[in-house]
This record gives sequence, C-alpha cells and structure tokens, in this order.
Amino acid sequence: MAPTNSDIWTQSIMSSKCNDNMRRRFNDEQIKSLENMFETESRPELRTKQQLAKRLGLQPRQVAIWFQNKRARSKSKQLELEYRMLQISYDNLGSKYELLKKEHESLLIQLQRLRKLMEKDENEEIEKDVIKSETEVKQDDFAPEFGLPLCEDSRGIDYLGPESDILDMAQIADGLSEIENEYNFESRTFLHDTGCTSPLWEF
DNA sequence: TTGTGTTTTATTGCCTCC
DNA sequence: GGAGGCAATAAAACACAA
Repeated sequence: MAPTNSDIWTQSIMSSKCNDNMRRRFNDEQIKSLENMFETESRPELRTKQQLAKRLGLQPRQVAIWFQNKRARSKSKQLELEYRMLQISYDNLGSKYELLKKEHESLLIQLQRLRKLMEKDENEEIEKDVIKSETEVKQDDFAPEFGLPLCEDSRGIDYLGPESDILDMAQIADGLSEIENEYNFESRTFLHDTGCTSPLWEF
C-alpha cells in the first residue's frame, strides 16, 4: 500500500527531528537549486517538491517550508518596491504642484496690475468724454447738422479683447484656487487610501 | 567577547478548495 | 475532512559594531 501524503509528512517531521536536533542553514548548492526552481515555479507540485528534496538531501517538508518562506519574502520585497515607486510618484506630483502654484501666484499678480491699468484708463476716458461733450455742446450751438450723437459705450469696443482675456485669466485663477483647496499636498494621507497593488507603474 | 539587529528555518493556527 | 496556502511568530544562525 502506497504511503499517503500525511504519512510522508509525519515521517518527514519525525526524521527531521530525529536526524539532528540542530537547525542548520541550507548550503549554497541547495539554496541555488531552490532559487532556480522558484524562478520557474513559485508553487511547485508535491511530486516536484519531493523530487527536489531527494536530490538536495532535504526532507520534503523542509522544501515545502522553504517555498512558503520564499513566497513570503518575495511578496514583502514586492510590496516594498511598490511603496518606493509610489513615494517617487508622489514626490513628482508634489513638485509639479509647487510649479503650478508659483505660476498661479504670478498670474494673480499680473491680473492685479492689469486691473489697475484698466481702472486708470477708464478714469482717463471719462475725463475725456466730459471735456468732449462740453466742447460739442458749444459746437452744436453753431452747427447742429454736423453733430453726431455720442454713444457712451463706443469706447467699450476697444477694451473688449483685453478685458475678456483678463476675465479668462481670473477664471483660471479661481479654478486653480479650487484645485488647491481640494488637494492639500501638505498631507500625505491620500497615499494610505490607494488600493493599488499593480507592479506596473507608469511615470 | 558580547550585545544587538537581521536573516533564515520552522511551527502554529486559521482559511479555502475540492 | 484532508491538503495545501498564508500570516504571524518563535527560535536558531549569522553579521557586525563597540
């Protein structure tokens, strides 16, 4: 009658305890063979493990345990690697954010300057209009057929382009502020919320 | 030499699958 | 219910600074 798996297991435990009570590290050749096997198959079948154990002069249980521990070590290293990648990715994102923040600040300053300029021009235009209308009132007294009615909004056409640009800039600035509020880069807590385990990171 | 930290081998207990 | 996997942990072996 052929021995069952549990028979082999028990036998393996008994012999490993009886042969030597001293725990010994595997030699270089054993480690090398086990590593090679692990590269091709991290979860070998029972028969494969038994054959390998026989070849290396180890108990099948020792080989099985070695594979279990190796899988655990491998997983741990992989996690460490993924964590480092994630950290690099986070740092890059932080740098980009800082650049955008500076750009945002300089745009706001630019916007302020342009608004002041606009206010100045508007005041000058109003003064001109007042002077102009006073002059025209006098001219109408002498030659009313040449007088054209002055439209208060006529000057607006000249400012339509630049003004709309400034409005756009203001909207962009407001948008950036919203983003800034939404993603607070002072905190790294969002890292803990990521459930990504993929080893395939793209930068 | 020795204390301490790290790595490796082994055990235990629990879980899932067939 | 047995087999095998995994996580957590123990314990031996090893490395190394003081």
